[in-house]
This record gives sequence, structure tokens and C-alpha cells, in this order.
Amino acid sequence: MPGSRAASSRLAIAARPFLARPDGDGARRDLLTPQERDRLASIASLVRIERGDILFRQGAEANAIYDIAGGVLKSVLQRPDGTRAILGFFFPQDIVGLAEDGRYVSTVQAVSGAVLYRMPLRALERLLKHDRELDHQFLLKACHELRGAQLHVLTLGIVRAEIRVLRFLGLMRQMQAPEAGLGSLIELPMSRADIAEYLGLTPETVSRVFARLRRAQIIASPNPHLIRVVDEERFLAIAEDEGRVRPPAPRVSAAD
Amino acid sequence: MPGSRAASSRLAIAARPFLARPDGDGARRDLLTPQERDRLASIASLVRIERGDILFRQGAEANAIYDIAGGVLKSVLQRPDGTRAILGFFFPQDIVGLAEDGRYVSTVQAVSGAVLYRMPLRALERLLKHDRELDHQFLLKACHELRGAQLHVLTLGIVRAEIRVLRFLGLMRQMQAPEAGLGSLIELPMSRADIAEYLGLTPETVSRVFARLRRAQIIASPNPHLIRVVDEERFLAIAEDEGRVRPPAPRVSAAD
DNA sequence: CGGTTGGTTGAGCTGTATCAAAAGATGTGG
DNA sequence: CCACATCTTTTGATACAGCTCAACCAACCG
Repeated sequence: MPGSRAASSRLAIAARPFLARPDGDGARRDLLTPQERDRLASIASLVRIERGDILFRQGAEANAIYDIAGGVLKSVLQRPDGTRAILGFFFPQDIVGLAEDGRYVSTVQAVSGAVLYRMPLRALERLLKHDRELDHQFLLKACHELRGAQLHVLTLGIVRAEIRVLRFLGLMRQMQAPEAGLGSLIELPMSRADIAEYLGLTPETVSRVFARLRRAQIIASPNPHLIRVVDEERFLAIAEDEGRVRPPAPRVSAAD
Repeated sequence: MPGSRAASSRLAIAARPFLARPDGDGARRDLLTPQERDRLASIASLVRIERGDILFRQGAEANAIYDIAGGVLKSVLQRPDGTRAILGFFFPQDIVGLAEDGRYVSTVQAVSGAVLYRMPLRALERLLKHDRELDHQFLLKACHELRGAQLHVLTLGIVRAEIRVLRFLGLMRQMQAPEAGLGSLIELPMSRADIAEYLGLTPETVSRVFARLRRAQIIASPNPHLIRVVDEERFLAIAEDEGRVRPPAPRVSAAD
């Protein structure tokens, strides 16, 4: 019976880096290679879900992981009091389905219609047993995801809403144009409420920040789901230089 | 030459769960077993550091991981603007030294004097190659750490300072009394500033919250580094029930 | 004992949540 | 293709919580 190393199967797949800085270190570097993806495809079946559909729920028994072929998903965590936080957004070629002890750690829900490859854990487990390199890729993914969560923490530690939003925009841009890292068009498939839940703000505040940035000529947006960065310089200046709660240096001139 | 699977060595060690809820799922479940720890000890050397000393810096070349024998450390991340965020605190038996691409992802600094076992990555790598189970333990650790970061995000998404602080206290309690999960005495080896940096608040606010909780007879504290939970009920009530930005249900009675 | 560090307390200001409502988008069925 | 219902986004007015600046206190240490 092939269950002696069951612990291995309980584990866990993580995904998408969620790197933060455009000047960034390596971006989507450790996504799967096409070859690796092909090997995975051999055990996969296609799944199609609609906007708003839940792929799986936090705490449910994890018996598959999913490779996103198209669409955008979000990872949601419930608080004891019923409020929620969004941990991240996932794009095509990301892999979702992180589990711990056989249960999914978060709920994953479709932001837009989506198509995914479903890979049963049993089969995946068998595959990984014979493919150590692939196995290792998944570990790297978990670490990268961890790094992403840490950057998320970094953003949430910032007080000012403008900065949080700008960092979010930077992140979304990075997700969409991994190679360049720049490119002034940013698509936001998710709602203002989603952005608010990701940033720990209210939808109103998010909306107001966008309005302010628009008035300040830093961004432009033909519609709420499309942002164009007009003033790259100020965009970065605010996002990177101004997050302080306390000024980094007291600005006290030494001499006198 | 033993370098062909180098990628494996670049990786990564994570640590301490940082579980959040006392009703908790599994607490420190996947810490290393004593046997595993012994196997690791065979390649380890002892290191002693003082309060405030930096074990390693974010971005530095990672050539060892550390198993904490005694003391408390903190993991610090620098923002582009010079402010910092604390990602977590580490206690005895935790392992620190998460790296990505051969570089430490965060700075780790001693909160108190500490003693650690230093395990060079080269040796560890060799060891893990022949000890798949141990290897797997490290992966589980990474996943658990990820989960911890997600819970941190959850806490930072809460607006009210009281709740953040109470959740922090709950976390610290959990770290100190993993079996029980309860026990009204909580030690806080770190400074108010550290707590503030972990929670995304200012030291003043943290201090004020403690004062308020003291006045409200929810906690008592003989000195700033020792907290006693007096009113467990309200402690939990505030920590768990009141995180909302918006009320979870509009409180509109259905009938009429 | 001054000096230093960490913690507490106070007064005022700013920014975000909240409550409320209007304006835009989106989708459906006629 | 339009009219209607619904949902999302935006805008406005107000209240309150946490940040800022500043002083003060306690403990620790040379």
C-alpha cells in the first residue's frame, strides 16, 4: 500500500510570489517551466468556474491543487468575527491550493470567470515521488509565497492609505508585466471592496484615494478597472519614500 | 563535485508557526522531534549573542541556519523609506534562517541574550540529502511559517488598536504555553517599540492600550514585561468578536 | 549622581471609518 | 434596443481613533 509516506502528501502547494518591488529581485523567477507544466498536465483535468464561484473553502479537505489557465482568483481568510481579509490575488500560471494537514488554509474564489487545471493530490503525490526536481519546485513556491505574505505585512504596516494603494498598484503591475516591471497600464479585475479587503481599508477610502491620485495627475483611469500611470516619478516617490510613521531621520541639522 | 543539485541548498528554512487561535489547530505540532533535533545537532556549533545583536542581515549571503536554544529573537524587514516592520518573534526551539536565492530574506536580531545552534548550510544540505524525512520537516516548517504570516496579515487588517494588541497577547501566550493554550501569565521580553512595529502602531498607542486594558481590569501588569490576564472572558471577547470595520451583519431585524 | 534608555501620559491635529445618498455601471427581460 | 433592477463606485458630512509632538517618570548604569 502506497501510504507509508503520507505526511508528504498532506503538504501543500503554494503559489505566486507576490513580489513587491519593481526594481525587484527576481520576479516570477521560479514559476514552473513549460516542461514541468507539461508533466503536471498529464494528471490534470480542466475546470471552469464563474465570477464569484468558490473553488474551495478554508478548512475543507484538500484533495487537489489547481493551476490557473485563465482568469483571476482571490484568496480569502475569515476572521472569528465574520469579517474577512484578502491574502492575495492569483493570475494565470499561478498555482493555488495550499493546504496544511489535509485542509485548505484559505478560501479561494473567482474574481472573474476562470479556467483551471485540477490536479488530484493523490496523483500529484505519485508524480512527485518520481520527480524530485518538480517536488522541489513546489517547495520553492511555498517559500516564495511566504515572502509575498511578508511583503503584504510590510504594506499593511504603513499608515497612509495613498501609499498602500500605490504599492498595491505596483504589485498588480508587476503581476501583469513580469518581464518589464514597468508599463503604465494596470488592469484591476477585482472590485474596490476586494482591494480594500486586501489593504485593510474601506472601499470608500480606496475610492477616495484613486480620486485624489487622479486629481493630482499621478494616474488616470478611463474606467474603475483600468489605471494608467501618468506621472511615474511621483508614483514611485509616494509609494517608496513616504511610508513612514515617524520620519526616518529627525531632519535635525547636526551643525550649529 | 557535490554541487549539481545546488538549487536545493539555496532554499530555505522557515520556522515557528505563529499560530493564532488558542482554540487552535495544532499549535507547535510540527516542531522537530528530539530525534530529529539530535541528528541536526551533529553538524551544529554553539553561538551566543547579546541583546540587540544582529544574527544576520536581510540580503546577506545565507550560509547557515540557527536553532534557538535559549532567548528570544525578532525578524525585521526594512522598508524602502527606512522604516521597519517586525515580522515575528522567535522563541527557543524555533529555527531561523529563511533564505531565498542564497540570501536571508529578513534581518534577525536578539531581543534578549540568546544561545543558538548554528548549522552551516553545506553540512545541512548533505544531511538532508540522506534524510528525506528531515528534509520534509523543513518544508512543513516553511508552510507553517507561511500560515503564521497570513495570520499576521489578518491581525494587521483590523483597525482597532485594542484588538491588535489583544491578539498579540494571545499569540505570545500561545508561544509560551503551547500545550495548554491558556494560562493567565504572559511574558513580553520585547519592548513596546517592538510590539508597535509588529502591530503597525506607534509605541505610544501600544502603551495607551495597555493602560486602558489595565484600567478596565482586563489585564494587570506588575511591570511592563509581564502581563496577567485578569478577565479572560472579556479578553477573548474583544480579541475575537470585535475586529470588524463594518458590522458583520447590519443588525436589521428581518421581521416587521 | 547625572546620564541614558524605555515607558507612560497629555494636548492637538490629521486621516480614516462611518453613515448616507447619488451617480455609474451591469445585466435581464421585454 | 430600451427600460428596469441591481450592484458597484463615487462623493459628501461627521465623528473618532491613532499619529505627532512634547513632557515627564522610572529603572538601570556607569
